[in-house]
Amino acid sequence: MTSTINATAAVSAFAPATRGPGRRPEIDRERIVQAALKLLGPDRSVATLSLREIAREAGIAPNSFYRHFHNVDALAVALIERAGRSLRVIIGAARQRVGRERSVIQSSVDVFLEQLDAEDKFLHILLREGYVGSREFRQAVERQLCFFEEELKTDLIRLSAMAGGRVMRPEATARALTRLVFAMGTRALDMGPNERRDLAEETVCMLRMIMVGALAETGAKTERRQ
Amino acid sequence: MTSTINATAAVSAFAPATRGPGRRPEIDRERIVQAALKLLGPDRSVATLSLREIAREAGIAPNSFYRHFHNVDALAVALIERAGRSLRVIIGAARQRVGRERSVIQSSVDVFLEQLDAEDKFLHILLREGYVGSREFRQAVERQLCFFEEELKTDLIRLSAMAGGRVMRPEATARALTRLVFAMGTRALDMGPNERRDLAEETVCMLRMIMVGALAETGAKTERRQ
DNA sequence: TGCTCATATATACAAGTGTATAATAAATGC
DNA sequence: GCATTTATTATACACTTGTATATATGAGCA
Repeated sequence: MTSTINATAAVSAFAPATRGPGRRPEIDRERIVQAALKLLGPDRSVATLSLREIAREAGIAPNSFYRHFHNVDALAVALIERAGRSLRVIIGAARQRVGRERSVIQSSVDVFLEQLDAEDKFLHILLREGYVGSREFRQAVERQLCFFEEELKTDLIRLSAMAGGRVMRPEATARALTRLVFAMGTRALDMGPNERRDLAEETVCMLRMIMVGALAETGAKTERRQ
Repeated sequence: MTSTINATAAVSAFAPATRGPGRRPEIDRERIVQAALKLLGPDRSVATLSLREIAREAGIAPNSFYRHFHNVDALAVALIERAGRSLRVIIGAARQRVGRERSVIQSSVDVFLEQLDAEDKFLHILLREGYVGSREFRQAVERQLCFFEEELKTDLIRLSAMAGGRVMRPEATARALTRLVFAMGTRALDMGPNERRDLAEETVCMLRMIMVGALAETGAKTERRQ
């Protein structure tokens, strides 16, 4: 069980280089990514996928995998980043369609829950894979969530200013909102439509609590570090 | 790869029965549980443990495992339940030592973070294994979190009544507090002491926001809370 | 035509897995 | 003593895994 890999292959794999001599690639990352996505399901997390299994699904030889990813973890990170990116696009679009703060909460939660049933399993990846696998793996998910928080933070500041209020601790508020939605979304994965409706309502209620707390003036005491 | 198992073995395994004839057991579930716990770590989740690996660590023959658990998933569920139980005891004890609502939040978070470094890895199990593995597996974790929420709910009602206030939606509030603490605790696993301190402060801030929101009469204005 | 690349596959191997089957070990009751 | 019953181990099998090594394929260029 050596852990090193054929050096020449690894090097050439990720520098697409200018089209010089040599056989033209017939396999691209996309093909492998799609195969991996196809294998994911309610009971299969990225961390449980094996290289051979992915290669089989992609219809390529096991070793061909190495020419496109260093290992399965690298593929997982790519999946996570891709999932985060496309999800931010979706949520961002939803946020732009509304103007007032309350609707933002409601519609964001709606969009989020819609994505649970989308045939691309991007949201599943961020939710379920959350905190297993290698350190690198987990940090990739964390990074994506931080992106969400960052965008939400600026939105919070902008919206509350428009409403004449002021969010006490924008980054903490954004984080609370984000983490709670993800936590509740993860629960929703195992639920039927009816339960999900209740969960959505409850989630909106939770988020409103946070917003009320964040906008409250009485935070003077809690604002201070101790 | 057959999935059935020697019937006689499986049956006799979980009916301790009255002491009749036959060799006396030298292996007990505890030994296996301990072995599994020893194998867990920041990069090893219960779901990644193999039967043989656990047996090796426990110093027993692979097949002996079957006499005590149907499979690794069953062991995982046992671990989860045990983790939840002992954690509830710890948190419950911490809650009883304090009287007023503010301190409850602070001290609960403190106890929680303390447990991150405890040598028994019970909290790790509930945090990291959260939502991977089989359905049965996930439901076991969910069940434990619900226990937490239930206990917290009654505490919330009692405490807010004592303070003359009233929690708007106790179960949603309890759930928001619980899930947020678990989400933040999961992040803490990958952090050093300094970062954890900041995270603890931020978490307390978040929880206070929720409490303020939960105690507010309407969604609009806030009620003073000490 | 060959040479030299980049790319993809074939083959092979050591290691690990779950578990069926059979054997061994220790206790009981006769 | 012996048969019976339970607990544990030993052996074996078919299968999967990651990956090292070697080979084949196809493109550009001399």
